[in-house]
Amino acid sequence: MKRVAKREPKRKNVALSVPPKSHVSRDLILRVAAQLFRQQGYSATTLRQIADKAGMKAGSIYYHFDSKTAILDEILELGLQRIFDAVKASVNDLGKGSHRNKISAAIKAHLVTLLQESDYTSANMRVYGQLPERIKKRHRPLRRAYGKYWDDMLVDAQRAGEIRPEILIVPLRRFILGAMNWTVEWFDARKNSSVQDLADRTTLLIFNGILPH
Amino acid sequence: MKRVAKREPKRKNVALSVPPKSHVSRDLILRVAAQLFRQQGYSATTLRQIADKAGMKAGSIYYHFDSKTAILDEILELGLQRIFDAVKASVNDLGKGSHRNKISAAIKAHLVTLLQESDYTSANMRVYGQLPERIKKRHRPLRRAYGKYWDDMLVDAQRAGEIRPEILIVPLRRFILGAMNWTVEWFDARKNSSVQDLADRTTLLIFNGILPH
Amino acid sequence: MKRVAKREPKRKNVALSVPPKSHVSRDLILRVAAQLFRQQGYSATTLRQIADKAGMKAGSIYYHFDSKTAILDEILELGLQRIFDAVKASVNDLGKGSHRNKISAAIKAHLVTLLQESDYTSANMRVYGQLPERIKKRHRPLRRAYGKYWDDMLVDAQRAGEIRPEILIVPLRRFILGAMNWTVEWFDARKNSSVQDLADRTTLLIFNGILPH
Amino acid sequence: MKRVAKREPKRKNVALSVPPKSHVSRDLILRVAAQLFRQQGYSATTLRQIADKAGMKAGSIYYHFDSKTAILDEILELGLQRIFDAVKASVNDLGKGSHRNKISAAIKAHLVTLLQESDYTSANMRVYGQLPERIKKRHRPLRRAYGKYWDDMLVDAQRAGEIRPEILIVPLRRFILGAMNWTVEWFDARKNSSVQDLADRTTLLIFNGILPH
DNA sequence: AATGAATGAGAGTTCATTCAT
DNA sequence: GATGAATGAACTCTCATTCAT
Repeated sequence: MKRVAKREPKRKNVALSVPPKSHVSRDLILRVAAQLFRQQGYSATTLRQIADKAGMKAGSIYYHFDSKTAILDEILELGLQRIFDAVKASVNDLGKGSHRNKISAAIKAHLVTLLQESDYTSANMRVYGQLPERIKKRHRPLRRAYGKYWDDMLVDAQRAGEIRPEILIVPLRRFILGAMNWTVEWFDARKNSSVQDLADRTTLLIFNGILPH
Repeated sequence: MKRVAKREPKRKNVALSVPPKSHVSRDLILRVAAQLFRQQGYSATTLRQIADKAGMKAGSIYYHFDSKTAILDEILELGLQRIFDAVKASVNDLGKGSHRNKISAAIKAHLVTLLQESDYTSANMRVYGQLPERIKKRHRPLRRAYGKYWDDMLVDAQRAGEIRPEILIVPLRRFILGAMNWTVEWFDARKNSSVQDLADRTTLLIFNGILPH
Repeated sequence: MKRVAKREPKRKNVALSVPPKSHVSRDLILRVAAQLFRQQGYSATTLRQIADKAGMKAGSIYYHFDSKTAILDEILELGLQRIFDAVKASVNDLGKGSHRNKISAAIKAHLVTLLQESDYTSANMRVYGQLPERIKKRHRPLRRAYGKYWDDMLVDAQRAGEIRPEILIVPLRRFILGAMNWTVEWFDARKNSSVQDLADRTTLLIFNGILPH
Repeated sequence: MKRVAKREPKRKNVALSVPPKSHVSRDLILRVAAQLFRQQGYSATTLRQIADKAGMKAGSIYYHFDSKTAILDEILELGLQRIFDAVKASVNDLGKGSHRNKISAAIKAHLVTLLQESDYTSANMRVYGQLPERIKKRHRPLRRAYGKYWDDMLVDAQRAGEIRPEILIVPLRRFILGAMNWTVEWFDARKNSSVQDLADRTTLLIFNGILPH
């Protein structure tokens, strides 16, 4: 409360660019917390579990964060920002691709980030829906923005005739994101085939459906 | 532990078929618990919240159930059984329909049960993945059976040429169920258009994808 | 509180002398409660355990007793009264025996009642010391009376020269009763040799000690 | 469960030998718990009572112990170990005494430790018999060892002709220990005369009995 | 930067007790 | 006489949080 978590501790070793110890611990806490949140949910995860995994004592966490919620907030933010950035980046990298290619790139970026890049992202997707309104509220703007990004992309594609005209955009976006996000429930990086492969199959299903033409 | 929850107490009022009081309370507890589990998750839900919603005191719940976990177990079982039954029933009702019609019926039954019929079902889908292994284990057989039911249906359709041959069945089943289950995250019966409408749109997307032919 | 436990329910079947049902249940409750109190102590024993053993439901006990404490009170009273009666009876039966014979008879009666006749008695001995003052108080008069009975008997014996004069009576009484009461801690009627045998050995030790003469 | 109670935390103040804070609290908890267990029994004693007496809150106890049972276990162990050590020590101190002197020393050490030295010991003696089998089991080996120690000592004395030959050792040991242990039920250090005095009288009774020679 | 020790609120659970039937 | 269903208080235990060191 009174103590403000320092995000930018005074650096001593600028020259050598050694990251300050505090920064390292902070990141570690976030990482293990994200992992636990994803596996067990937010409220089933205790600060002691987080501390254990991070090799410290529960009390020490409070040097880096003001509360359990503060950790959650940062994870939610980071997770969504990361997936958003990845999607935008991979779409932009295409340059002037077809709408179809853009959507395809977005799908792949979303899935890869979700399943392979970042526990933050998967924690976000899995935990968000069960959070109390109070917490959700803070993250809604970014969520909306991400939704809008997809909507815009899909609208453009539909206008260009690359999506059938009778399809409504918002339900479509929910369908696509839902099909992807649900993979968190079962995908296991150690057991399943590659994320790339999964992304390819998913893209195909979304584009062409299951029926033969 | 020792006390066995009685599901079929000796009825005195057979003629009038008045459900015994205990059965009513038991059902009420299950129903409100399912609702809360769905909204907040299992471990964020307290027995006192359940009791409040059911109009009784926390201790009274223990007359009907042995533990919080026992409530969860019954909800998980009921939820999956219900969706399974509904899907089977609506597929069987078709009689000798095309594979396409069967899949379509299954999708609708799954979605309707999930979103409209039963909190048990939506609680199940939403909560299951974050549960400790120990609890999951008990419900895995039924989950597997339900997956197999879909797989069989999809395999038959593919053999009959109604699903493109290059599509792998297991990932396909996960795609379909995932797209449906995720609706629990955002669908609000009060705000959104009808479940039927959602089911129709979903079926179309699964069958035909988004691309124009 | 308001309802008074009926100890003398209106008898319908005086002629046939069939004990009224209520009396039977009441006795049963007392008996199983005494057994449990002896084994586990008073506060570790629950009314549900008592009810289970008596083949009824916890609530039903309240038809016969006002509270758990009321059961305890009656057991304590019965237990001590029984041992007291038995001891007095067996001493009186001797008629004009020697002091030595009286003491010997008292020892045997105490031990036999304690270990073989009555769970009430053993429950009493085992439980009394750990009870709150409030409960103990009610039973102190009878306890004192029993103690005095022994003291009188021992004083008489000492006056008659059958107990060495340098021995103080009160510590002696405590020594004798303690040595006997402690047997409750280990004596198991199913495994050990007869109570009679134990009584004989105990008497010998008390009279002659361990040293050879 | 996972947390192991540290009995030997790294000391900083070796020189001054200031006991670490945690050790002090731990000991305090054990001490007041033993006192309460002895007075009221194990299951009538609540953690809040223990905490109150120790000047802390109930939850804080869990920093030092894993459960109420863990406290009990340690008390039982400590209590028996202490009496065992005291008896062995005082017998060994005699050097080459007569058997009679050894037994006399053992009796005194047992009684003094029981009534004057240690609440752990008296709690042990008073509480053990009413404990559930599960808990008793853990402490049976030490109990057996203590019993054997007495048996050996008594057998030696009998072989040397210092105990009458017709006396059976095991019942004798039970008689002696029982007569001593029962003192816990009534002895009050504030009201009664000295423990030493009690020990002397008890020894005399055990050795010579009550009859004049 | 981190820990040891504690706290207070609240968790799931138990239990003596009540009372309408 | 006995039960089914419930209550309220208290229980053991957990957990986010605090703070002196």
